[in-house]
Amino acid sequence: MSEITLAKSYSPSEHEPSVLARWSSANCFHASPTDSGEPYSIFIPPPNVTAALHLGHALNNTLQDVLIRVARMRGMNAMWMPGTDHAGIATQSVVEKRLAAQGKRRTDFSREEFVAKVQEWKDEYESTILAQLKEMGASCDEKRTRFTMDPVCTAAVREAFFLLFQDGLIERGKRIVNWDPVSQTAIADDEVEMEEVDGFFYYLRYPLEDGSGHVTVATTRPETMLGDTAVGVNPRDPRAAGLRGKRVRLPIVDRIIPIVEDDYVVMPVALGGDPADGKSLFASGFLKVTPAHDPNDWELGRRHGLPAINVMAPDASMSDRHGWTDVSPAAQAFVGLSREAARIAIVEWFKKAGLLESVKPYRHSVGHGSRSHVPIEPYLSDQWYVRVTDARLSTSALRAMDPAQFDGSRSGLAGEARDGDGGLKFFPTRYAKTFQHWHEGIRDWCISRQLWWGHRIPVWSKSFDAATAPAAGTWSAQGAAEMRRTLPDGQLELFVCLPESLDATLAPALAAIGFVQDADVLDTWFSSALWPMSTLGWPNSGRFEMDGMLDTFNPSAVLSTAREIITLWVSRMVMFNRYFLNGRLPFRHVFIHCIVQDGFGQKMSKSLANGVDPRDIIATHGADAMRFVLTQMSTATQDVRLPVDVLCPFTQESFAPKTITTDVGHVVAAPVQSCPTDLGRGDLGRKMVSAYGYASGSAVPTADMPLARNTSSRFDAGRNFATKLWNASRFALAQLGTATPSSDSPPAVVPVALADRWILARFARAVDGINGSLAEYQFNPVADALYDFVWRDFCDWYLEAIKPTVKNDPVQQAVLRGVLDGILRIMHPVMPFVTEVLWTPVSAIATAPVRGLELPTSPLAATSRWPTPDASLNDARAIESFERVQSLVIAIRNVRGERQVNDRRKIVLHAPKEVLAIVAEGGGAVETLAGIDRVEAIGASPRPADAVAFPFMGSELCASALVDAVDVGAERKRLEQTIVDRVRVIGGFEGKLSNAGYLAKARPEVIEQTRQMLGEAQADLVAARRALDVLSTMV
RNA sequence: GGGCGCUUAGCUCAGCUGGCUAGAGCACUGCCCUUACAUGGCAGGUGUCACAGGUUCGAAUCCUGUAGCGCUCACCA
Repeated sequence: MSEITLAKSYSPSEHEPSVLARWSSANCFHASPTDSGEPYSIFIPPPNVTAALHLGHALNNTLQDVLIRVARMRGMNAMWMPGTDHAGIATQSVVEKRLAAQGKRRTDFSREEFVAKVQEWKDEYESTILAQLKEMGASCDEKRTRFTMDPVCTAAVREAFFLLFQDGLIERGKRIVNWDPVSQTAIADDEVEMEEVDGFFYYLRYPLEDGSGHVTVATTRPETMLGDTAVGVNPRDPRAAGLRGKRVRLPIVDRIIPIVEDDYVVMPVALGGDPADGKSLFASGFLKVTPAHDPNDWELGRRHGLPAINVMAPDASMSDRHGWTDVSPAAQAFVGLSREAARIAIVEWFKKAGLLESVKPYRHSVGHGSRSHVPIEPYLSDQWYVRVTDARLSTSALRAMDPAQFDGSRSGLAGEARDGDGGLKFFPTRYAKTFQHWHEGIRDWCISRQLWWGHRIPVWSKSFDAATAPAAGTWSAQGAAEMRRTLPDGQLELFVCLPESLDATLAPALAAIGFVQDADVLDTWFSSALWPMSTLGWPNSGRFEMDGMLDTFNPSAVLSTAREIITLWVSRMVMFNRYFLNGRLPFRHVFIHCIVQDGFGQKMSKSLANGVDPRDIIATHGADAMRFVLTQMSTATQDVRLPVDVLCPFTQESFAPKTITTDVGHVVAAPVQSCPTDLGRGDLGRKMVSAYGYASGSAVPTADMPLARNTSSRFDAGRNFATKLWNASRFALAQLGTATPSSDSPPAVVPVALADRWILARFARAVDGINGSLAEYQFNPVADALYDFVWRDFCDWYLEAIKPTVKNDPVQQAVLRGVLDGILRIMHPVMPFVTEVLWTPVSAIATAPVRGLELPTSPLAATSRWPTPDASLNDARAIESFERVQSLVIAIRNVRGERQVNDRRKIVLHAPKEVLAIVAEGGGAVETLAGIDRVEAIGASPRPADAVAFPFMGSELCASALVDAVDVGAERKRLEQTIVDRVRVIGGFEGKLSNAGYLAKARPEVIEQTRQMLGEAQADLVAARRALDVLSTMV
């Protein structure tokens, strides 16, 4: 056996690229339907191509990688599908922002030109993202990488849309949508974020037509009054009767509008309104009704047959070109104003006209675009909807839920029992509720987006005079799907939806007779919802050479994602997968991971520049360190705070930055930081620009004042752990360098030494624990179990204990080799790089196998088998015995530590019979670990004058030869402290045991344990008191 | 306003179905550069488990309430 030498410490950057190259050339992450093993698949939540991956992605992908690597090692046919999402609005808006910086707009280009520009952005970030995934060690099936606008995904989108259209689950409707005036598109409910803003309630007087007075309406949005078509009053309002039949002359516009009675209108408290309803405190009892600019007014308008007058353009400026025809000369002055300017101008007008009754400040939440961050305009427009309220979709999603996680009874849910019912489980379970409640209150899903970047809606339309319209079925007979509706002007509007296969033939034919394809694209989530199907070739796997993929890898094992995705994505995948695949689930488990926040509990965001770039952590700490710490941070109940440090560009030291509070109350790094470290090179006090300073533009980096990157010292623990494993392996390899097996296939050894039996038992328990935690998606205990076993058990105890013996003990060498091999395997999913590097030298060592520890060889750690230690290795007696050894060692070290005995000094232990038995049981471990030269039976020889007594498990022990002279005073103090402590503890135990209720009701073994502990504590007390007496005689 | 969480050591967090003297990492103190590792070793101090009630022989753990924080859904009269 040749000597194996490793560098003194592990250098991630030196090894990571070659490890990646080895995995890549072994092609070991590629899975195919014909591979052996039970299928186990995970679909990556495709990251948006808007930006590089952040720490949240790193967390989610690390956890997925842990799962997929373990599955692969268990011999399953493991497939992790990677890819990216085109993220319609988000990507289009970042590109538009970039153009705006050059003074250009989207409309300066043709649709094709603009899409090409977005495509460039996409290409850049897609490759960045895929490279990042690779760098962090994600074992994705790289060859299957998808993008949501790939032809294979597009084919699925086309098919899904066509089928839903054909089945009547897609409809066209004029409704109030959430309109984003910046991106000028409709967005879905869940793309709207509520933000608290300080606004005002304006009380406006509307004169009655007959001149008999006025009514006062209350509004927060006076600018919409131009579109009012009624005033509402509650029929129970005492004033209602007197106003019945009267009409109002709308100021400015001079429109005559009716007063309608509707229960929806909230009455003021003074007139009997419910004070619990916040609105009643501000209500005047009269509601201005603006059907085109308020969803509730729209509904009210429908109930009363009111017209809807849209007074705004798509950019939310006041406009007479989108449905407003009765523009009075007075109103003309407001046309063209922005909604903000119009609000001011209209209030001013009312004031001048004496019609402004009052203004009250009012704090309320207003919907803002999640991308644009401007207030959403409720806007009347024609959009495409998926009728997710249909039982075939929403109820199907509810039926998918595990009955045990369902809140209430599932029995009332419509539909016949189907494959997949009840098969969907959430981890942690409480998130099932989010899923359930979302579907119980679900609303139709607006899927059209007025964007250029995305899947174009495959519908062609044209209006006809009812008399000349083509007969129904004209196009469905040719394989298309059609729909028609009558417009208010009596015209008939025909919609023809084409499957992809008819694009070449029917599309030109439709165009030839004046049909036009819908200009809009689909909501991004429409294609995301199909991700677990589209990436596997649905609906036509043969076309993309993916035979067998869909049936092998769908359903996937688990979807790992963040909370807010439950409604945005999980729901839609469940509904679509079940709808198109006859009830089949897209995944069996949904795992919701925690959110990484900064040290002040704030979300990490670009604007606060409080994020940490995974690439920076990989560069400074290594991918393994990042992965380990992220795994350790993944707790089930709490989001986790990651204090963000600044990496000083001068010293490369990290430090906690000085912070400031922004005017909206965010805590951020001060724009300019100064170097706090003095390395004697004059760096102390040198200035640098923080990430926040750069992002906010409040400080500009220069050569003298460079940009400092964010980092976090939390990742140090991972780096240290990798180094520890590296050095432990290095040591073990040195011990095993001389190992020579007795034959080519030596018989399995059965260890007898306590330390060996103990470490094997601990290993078996560690593996059990890890298996159990993984099954529940509890990652923090996995990391802790690894850390405890490797660092505490293996390094601190086992390696130290076997140092004197291992070189000459082939059985012990076999154990050491076996456990180290096992460690590399169980560590591999979390720390794949360092384990892969160590795998080569460790697997080159030949020793006999250990009975019960089967570890089949493998060229790579990545393809090795997950250990399945035999139950016989879990030796409870070995663990008990070794724990006694540990207690004894700790007691002796404690004495040494207090006296500051040099580690190299060997001492003499004087102990009674029971303790001598423990020492003997340890087989030398006590002597090695506690630095003992000689053990003597207490009383066998006269007690040495320098002996120091200390209690241990009810016995009195002595240590001698500790120091050259005893400090009696210090000794007395120590013993007195021990006595005080023991008395306190004894009091606690006696209290319990003198409690009749405790004796009567507590479990017998608990009582017995208490008695035992009391006995030991009492004996310790006696021993300490006796030692104190002995000490007194010495003075 | 509805729902879901959280509050344990200076910091970041574990503590499952109530029962060892409440733990880990970091930070801190002392000693040690002992031939795997100073990105290290040994030892050590540190907590009215947010607060108030209740259930129980026994509560960090279960129940109720209060306060603070976070997320989420709804609400833009």
